[in-house]
Amino acid sequence: MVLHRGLADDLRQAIARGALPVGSPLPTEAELAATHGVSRGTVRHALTILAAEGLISSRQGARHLVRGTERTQSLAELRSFAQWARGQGRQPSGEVLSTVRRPATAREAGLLHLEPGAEVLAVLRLRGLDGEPAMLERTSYAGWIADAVERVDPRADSVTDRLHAELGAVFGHAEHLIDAVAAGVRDAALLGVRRSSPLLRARRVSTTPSGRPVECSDDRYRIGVVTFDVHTTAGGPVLARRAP
Amino acid sequence: MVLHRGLADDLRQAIARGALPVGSPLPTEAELAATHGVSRGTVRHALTILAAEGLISSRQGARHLVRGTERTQSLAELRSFAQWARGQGRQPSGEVLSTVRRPATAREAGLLHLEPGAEVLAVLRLRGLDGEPAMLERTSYAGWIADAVERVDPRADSVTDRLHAELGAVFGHAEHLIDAVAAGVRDAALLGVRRSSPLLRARRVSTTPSGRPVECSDDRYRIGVVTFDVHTTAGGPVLARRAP
DNA sequence: GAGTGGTCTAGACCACTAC
DNA sequence: TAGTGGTCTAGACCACTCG
Repeated sequence: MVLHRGLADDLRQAIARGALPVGSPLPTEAELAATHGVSRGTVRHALTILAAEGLISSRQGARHLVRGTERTQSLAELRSFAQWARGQGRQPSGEVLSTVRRPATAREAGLLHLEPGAEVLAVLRLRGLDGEPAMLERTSYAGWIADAVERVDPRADSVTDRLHAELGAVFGHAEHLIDAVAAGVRDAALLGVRRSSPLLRARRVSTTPSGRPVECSDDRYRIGVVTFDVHTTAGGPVLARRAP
Repeated sequence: MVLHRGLADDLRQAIARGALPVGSPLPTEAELAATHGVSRGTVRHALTILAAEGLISSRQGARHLVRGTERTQSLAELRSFAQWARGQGRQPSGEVLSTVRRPATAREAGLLHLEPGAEVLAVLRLRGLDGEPAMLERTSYAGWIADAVERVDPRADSVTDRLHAELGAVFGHAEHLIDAVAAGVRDAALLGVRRSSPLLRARRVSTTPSGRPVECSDDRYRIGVVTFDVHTTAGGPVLARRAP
């Protein structure tokens, strides 16, 4: 077991159960090192992880402080609508409306680093929450993974879970572009909203740990269904405004 | 000068000018340590920063790889509309529509950790980009910083810059909630869009490095003006879906 | 001025990749 | 099997906070 991970887990649990309330100081790094029988470097590694999760903050000379109790979600949870919904105690549903192999568009070829005209597997899914339409997901998988995607039951709650189980850790990195759009005719009909009403859009490109693009997606949420939550600390910039 | 920061800057520049193209491997950690005359620990610290910025990725056993050329923005740039616009080569403008001291609403008191009824300074600003209305910003400053805010010229491009200059590093942490909303009557008139057309909304709470809330804000962007960009790596979860 | 976090070093061993 | 990154240690010094 990795020591710094174990220590981070311990502290996260202590924060979650209120033993370390929000606003209170953590033990000093030296104390944590002594009580857990590890070196100060390992303690600092664990604290860095908690800081990146938005749970603690630090200033030179003063103790680390507990800043929050809720851990931001993992990459896997973020990519999987079904995992997220279940974590919220809600009932996810999914319906595949179409599946087609076709040549990549110019945009897809660029995002997925494909030759122009290479084949992609395009899947359109309507996802629901507690029986209500919630999100429309247009995903294009790179050709090299298309067979694996088609092998898994497309009606499965979470294709991501299945791919993970079949192929191991497929994803290592993702980029999301978040903005708002007006619902088109088709969007409106499928999601049960009026035409040109607001939708929250998240466009995503996922890659393997070695940087090879796997899939790109255009997800459109009904308003009120989700909010994206971003923690930013002075140490770790993670969110950027962009010109479209 | 901090060594790991200097090394990170060097590598960032090498990536930006193409000396280390996207997809290519970096020198080994041992090589970087030798050529820059620092220890391997310092090299790893620098590489951790670049990874958090989405510029490089790594796998055990293989070399670090260059993944992108564009650094995500710093916390300061993210909070300041004017800084962001200038960085894009565009002309920011700003107009304060109203400034009022009033008791905090229940929501504000909760977000800013204030006593019910404590005073806040509420500012409504219309921000423009190249002369066009772009964003409507409703900011509430906690009472303890209200005087400083009122002292700076409210017509200044960037109140954030001025506060930073006057008070030092005011901000240490921020949380953003991003979703979409329909424009209300007032929003629509000020931004020059039709009523109930889509707007991208970012709600923010900023705190000092020690965790004291400074301000909360509700920013509404015309669509097409900005896109939020989030990098997620397996190591560092930073974005979360949330139920509203 | 004592305490505490931020930075840096030097060296070690292990797990994984690539050839 | 050699190379490389991931983890951990022990110790040092500095910058900053706080009473």
